[in-house]
Amino acid sequence: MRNAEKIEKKWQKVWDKSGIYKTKDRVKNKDNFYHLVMFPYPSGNLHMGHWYNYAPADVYARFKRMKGFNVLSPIGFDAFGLPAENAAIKNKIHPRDWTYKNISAMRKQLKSMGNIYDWSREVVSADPNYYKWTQWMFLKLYEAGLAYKKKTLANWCPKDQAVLANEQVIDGRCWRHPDTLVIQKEIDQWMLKITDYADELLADLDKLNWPERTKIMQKNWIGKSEGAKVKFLISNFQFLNKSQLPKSQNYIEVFTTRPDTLFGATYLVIAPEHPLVESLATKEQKEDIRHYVANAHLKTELERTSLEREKTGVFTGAYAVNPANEEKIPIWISDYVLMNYGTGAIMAVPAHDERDFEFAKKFNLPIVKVIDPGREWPENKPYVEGGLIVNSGEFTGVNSAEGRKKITEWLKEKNLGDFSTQYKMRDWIVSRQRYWGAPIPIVFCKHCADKIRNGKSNAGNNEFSKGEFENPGWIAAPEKNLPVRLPPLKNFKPVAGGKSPLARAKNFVNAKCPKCGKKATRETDTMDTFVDSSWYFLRYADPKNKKRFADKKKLNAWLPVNMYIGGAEHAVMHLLYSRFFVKALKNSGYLEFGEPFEALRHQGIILGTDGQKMSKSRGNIVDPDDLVEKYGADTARMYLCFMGEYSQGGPWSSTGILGIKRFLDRIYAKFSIFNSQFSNAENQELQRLLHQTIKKVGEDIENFRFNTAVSALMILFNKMEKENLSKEEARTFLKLIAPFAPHLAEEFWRNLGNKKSIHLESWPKYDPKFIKEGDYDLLIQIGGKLRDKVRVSKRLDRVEIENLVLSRDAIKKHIAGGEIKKIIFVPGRLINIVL
RNA sequence: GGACGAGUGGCGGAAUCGGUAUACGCGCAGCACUUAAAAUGCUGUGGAUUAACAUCCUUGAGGGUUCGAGUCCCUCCUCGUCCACCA
Repeated sequence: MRNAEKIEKKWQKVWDKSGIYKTKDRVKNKDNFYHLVMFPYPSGNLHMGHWYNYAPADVYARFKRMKGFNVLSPIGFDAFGLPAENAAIKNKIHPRDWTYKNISAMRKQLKSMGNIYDWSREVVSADPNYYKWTQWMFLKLYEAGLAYKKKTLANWCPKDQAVLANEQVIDGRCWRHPDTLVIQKEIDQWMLKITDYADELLADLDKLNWPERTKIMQKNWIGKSEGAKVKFLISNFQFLNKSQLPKSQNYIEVFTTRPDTLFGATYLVIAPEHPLVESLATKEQKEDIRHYVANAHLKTELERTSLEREKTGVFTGAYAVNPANEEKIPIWISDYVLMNYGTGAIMAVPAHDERDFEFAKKFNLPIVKVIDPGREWPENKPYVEGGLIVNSGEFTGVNSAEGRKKITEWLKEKNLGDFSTQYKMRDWIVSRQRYWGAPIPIVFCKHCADKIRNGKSNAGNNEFSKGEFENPGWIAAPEKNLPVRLPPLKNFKPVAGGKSPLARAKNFVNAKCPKCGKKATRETDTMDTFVDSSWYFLRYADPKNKKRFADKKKLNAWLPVNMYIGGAEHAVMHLLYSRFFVKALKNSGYLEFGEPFEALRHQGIILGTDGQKMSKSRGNIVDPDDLVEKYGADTARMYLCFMGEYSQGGPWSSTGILGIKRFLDRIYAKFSIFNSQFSNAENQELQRLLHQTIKKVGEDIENFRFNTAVSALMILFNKMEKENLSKEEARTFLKLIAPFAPHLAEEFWRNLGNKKSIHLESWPKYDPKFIKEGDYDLLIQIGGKLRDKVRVSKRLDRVEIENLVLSRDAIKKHIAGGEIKKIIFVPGRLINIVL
């Protein structure tokens, strides 16, 4: 079918011209359906993964449209990002030119798929009309006190003098300099307080129609732990360097999820970055500690988190008092305790925690058992589960769960502790020391900084926003100055000292403070591209709006997204950030809904024919452009649907796609000849199959079972092919196949004399009488084994069936000699005689 | 190490609430068409025993629940994905 391409081109042009896929904003229509696929990064080529995401998704969108919904199915480009900058450095082409060249190539490829996209709503995140609103969003978060600047540890390449993204760190080394170890360096970065929303992000997961796995991944990422904070008084306080201790800070606070094991805490451990490290060091230990802490900083991320690594640590010389039993216990420093979780300090209970156990063994620290497992103690291992509390004074005999509560309450009474909840999730670093991103629209003004620091402006007087007040000197650009445009630049290499290439643009950096008019310097960091993609789904509702990121009415008409389809690799970051954005914007009064994506589905991964991930080095890449040229888009679309479970993916088969090609060729052949020869007679058997298929295909698409939907269409056509069809039967079949093979369906639909597109038709309705009535094969089992079957009407009742079955010779033969104990009858399916 | 998911013909994969295991497609074999091949069409295609009718076996391994288990429960093996010193 070499003319598949011709037919496809022809109809794509007609659809484009007649604008049948332009979506009207029906502000009050309840039948609006917002169907969204994750917008692609314009890398230059549409690959199989894109097709697998977009083609079956389009089947779903087309189906929804035929079911009567006003479907919005937009597309755009996630156009900022590192690859453009790397291409710029390598090929001496401006990132903008590289990006837009790729976009126009990919737009063409996307159009060859024959999707339902409304191109008039296309959004490109690198466009100033778009990133103006990305900047605006950032400022709204800043205003609300959800953005702040803070020193954080980042991957640092000493050779490049530059910050590296996690994916640029390979085996603990810089990707450009494999001989250079990456270290952790403190860098001033803009952060978003996603942790403020931890509880809400966790709780609202229950409301979402998302894959369970994805919800679990988000849950684990948020990582809520309930436990207690406990204060341990420092015992040899008088010997320590008190001048460096904060006032009244004569204790170390730890977080534990196991307060029930408090009596078994035989030492404390603080992180090397803990603020009390200096103060706790006794004279004798000072040198060792300095050495250890310096070393910990030099360690690569890889080394510090490697599991195989033996525990290391150093004694501070200081002691603390276990509040439970007044025992004096040593305070240690070790990098197995993380500064950015909990309080940066732990109470170590080696008898009941694996890490503490390992540490205690290595440094010969005491191990005290306070939980009775109620069975044999594991050999040379800690016992980490719950049990009966022992050796614990008044709490002896209480079980773990109860003990946690009781001991915490007891601590609370003595003012030595309280219940506490901790999260693994950290705030989101959105600063990037890079060129090709949306500039962070903020300036630093020393004058304003002094004013705030000297208390000359108060929090309540409206002169400064909450964010500005909390980050003295960092003044937001006024809305009317947005977008803060990327300056033209020729050199895109990072600036030494870890600054963005933007620092080279003097005209850009030098600015006037919008508050006081004095000299100020502009922030040169750009935003993480995840910021761009955290709100793009809002823009599609009203992509050309100049006054607002989107009109309120239009937002309410379309959002939240009714069905979102894309890769599982975004299960945490993109999907979590988007949820955070929507919640924060809702809180500030800009949105009226609290979740961006009501329903979510993931496509699987298409592997090469060898079952391996497709990659250039393996040479197993299948190029969708070749498929379109060789077989046509309809065949490619349908094969992707047919391959297997949508969420599973699987290996590509170059012979498998031939099956679909043959199938479509047969349809082509059948429909090409019978224009003039319709049957008038109704074929009951065909009618029954046709109606069952309408039901089956509809339900399958609704449940993302595209593979079985295609199989049902094949079964139907295998029968139709041999029959003389009526015109109505032909029409119905074309409608059923229209979402899968939109071009082919359109071609023959018009050949049947229809003036309007098949894609404006509605999904056929099935007649329930064809489902309920008729005959079926009743299975006859004896003792659960299939022995016979008989074709019976669905109208027969149990007694009639039993009589019929028991009178059959084959059954009599099997029953002979036995006694019937029980007869199980499953209507519409089987009868089982138990002897 | 942890969390989650999956193991079904030669291959991709079907199988509703526990109710015909192997739908649909690929591949393979035979036949037809053809000088021939390709394409296309028709027929067959899990295994064992049998001339045949039939009978038995079979969903990673082993056990259990049930009239009946690919599906539910327990133990184990293998693979995949994500997370990873989070106290």
